[in-house]
Amino acid sequence: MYRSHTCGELRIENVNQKVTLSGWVQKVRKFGGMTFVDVRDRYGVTQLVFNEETQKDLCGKANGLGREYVIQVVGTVAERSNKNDKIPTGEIEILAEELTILNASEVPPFTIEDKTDGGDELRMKYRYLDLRRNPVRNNLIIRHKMGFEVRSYLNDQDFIETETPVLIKSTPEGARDFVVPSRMNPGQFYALPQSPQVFKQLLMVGGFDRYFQIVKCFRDEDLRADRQPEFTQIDCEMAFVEQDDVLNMFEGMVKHLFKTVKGVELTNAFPHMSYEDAMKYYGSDKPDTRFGMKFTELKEAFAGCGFNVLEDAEYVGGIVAQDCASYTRKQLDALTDFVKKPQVGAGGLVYIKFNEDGSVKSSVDKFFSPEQLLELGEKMGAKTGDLALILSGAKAKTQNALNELRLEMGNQLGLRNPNEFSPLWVVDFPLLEWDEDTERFHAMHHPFTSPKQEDVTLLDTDPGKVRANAYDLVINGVEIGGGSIRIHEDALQQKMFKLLGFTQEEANEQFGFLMNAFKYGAPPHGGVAFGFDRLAAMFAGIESIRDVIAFPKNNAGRDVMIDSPSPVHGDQLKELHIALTKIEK
RNA sequence: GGUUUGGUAGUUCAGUUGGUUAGAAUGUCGGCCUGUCACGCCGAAGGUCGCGGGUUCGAGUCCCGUCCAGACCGCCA
Repeated sequence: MYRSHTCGELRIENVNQKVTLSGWVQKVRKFGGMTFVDVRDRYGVTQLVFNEETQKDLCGKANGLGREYVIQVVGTVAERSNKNDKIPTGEIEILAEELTILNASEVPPFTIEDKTDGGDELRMKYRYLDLRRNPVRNNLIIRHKMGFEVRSYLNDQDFIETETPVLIKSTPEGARDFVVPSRMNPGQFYALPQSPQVFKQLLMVGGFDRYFQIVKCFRDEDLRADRQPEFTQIDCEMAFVEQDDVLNMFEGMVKHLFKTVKGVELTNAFPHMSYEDAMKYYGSDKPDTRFGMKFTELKEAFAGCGFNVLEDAEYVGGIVAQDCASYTRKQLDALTDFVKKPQVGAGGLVYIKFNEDGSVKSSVDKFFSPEQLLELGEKMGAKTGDLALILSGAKAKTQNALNELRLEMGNQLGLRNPNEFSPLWVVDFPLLEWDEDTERFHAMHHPFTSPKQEDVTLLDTDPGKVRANAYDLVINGVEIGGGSIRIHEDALQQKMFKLLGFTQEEANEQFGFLMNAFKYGAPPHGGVAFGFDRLAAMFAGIESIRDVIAFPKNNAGRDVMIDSPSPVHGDQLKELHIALTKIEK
């Protein structure tokens, strides 16, 4: 028996019990004739005591312990004379009687503490040591609980968890595929799924009615703090449903998760906001609605003003930062630099201060009278003491820049509290998006998304105006999930493929199996997929999804611990009939 | 593909206008210490300043290239 108790469970009630503990040495404190050893496992830390006077050899052995040694100790629980109220086991200690070194350890490259001294690179290389740290382990425990509660909720709602294949077929739409060569089929390749999309639809055709899966998906695109090449979705699909059925079901799931995992009761119904309004008022299809600061469109207000930057722009919009009229020149310059960064992309920033004394000061005083500025402030909803910030330029670019500015002001003013959660459904996405490069439409969500019934006639006349039965769940400005009601009729699906520029042959080659299936009685169906990693990161209160993944990859898609990807042996390539071309540097 | 920040002791970082022997903290090792729990005190070891080239009497510091890492833009149906 390696242990009778864990290192986190002994309390004052256990005094005088003989116990056996196993764990890692957190810290050895030599104190003259006595030595204290903190032994740690997943459950906590317990202090061991060795006394040189009464147990010379044992104490000497304890003095030889180093950080991260794996030890087993037999001893008696005793009440401490000096208690430590900072840890749950702080009232007791173990009077050691036997000490076994189960495994020695080299000195670790960083210390295993809550606030580690290791940088990211080191932490990733020695991830197994990083996993011993409380914050990382707690994040993964949150993730575990979430997965458990997802299964519990969906099981209660009669969903069936079904696995779908990982070796599938490459398709041209969407993200770049990860590709796997087939040894038995020379010259042919599998692709790893970007999502189980078509399989879950086929499960609906197969009569499964309610399906879910917590499943790995793969996309070979450039990475970010919130994007990994392999990531996990909570993937769901339901038959005989309309959009509201799906939204209600999964709003329930999200509320269940918040309640059971975070202890947060989200009592109100999640608001629905159209894509159009999201863009108009927030300049983003994933607005952070924890705070206001909505856009005001000002194009007309500046007509004929004489300042061509505002007058000639396709779009002029502004936000009001409350109580910021006291911003200094330096602060305003910093904001100007912020919006002019290439990543934000605005040309400049117009500000108007509505001072406490009733006066007005702006960067465009040359073009406007104070009365005009006050009128403008009224239009924007600015009060005395507020600061208006205005951007102008091409519509999409300027809305995006104003969105970035709004979020930055939200940060500066402390309006983005990580312990506050503001969920909403963004609905009525456009079905199609015009791609300037290829000069054709592509599906905004995916090619199986159904158009709104009332917009179907527009498919022939003005496809760009067609709205889809598509929706995203957004919480605190993060896209947590998205889905749609699917097309379930062969003819409409064919029409979609045609609009997307597929020939009949291409459509058949790529998706013939789906359209065949639709010929045999496909039920109306729809679903949703949630980014499990992002949701877990949000629950853990962190920005990067890497720390809710046990073994993540870096921003170049490398696993620096196992050093992959890596070259393969020539024999392997030969077997796969693969010849490498020279890599150009 | 692009923008940007960084790379100095095991680790986290400082290093001034280009100028003596590159520092601090922490960790490690040794010594002292019987109630510590961020123990304390004394001492020691520890450096290819990412790599290559250039400018200069002289480069951690300036310039060019390159590699690595982070954030972002493009990209991600």
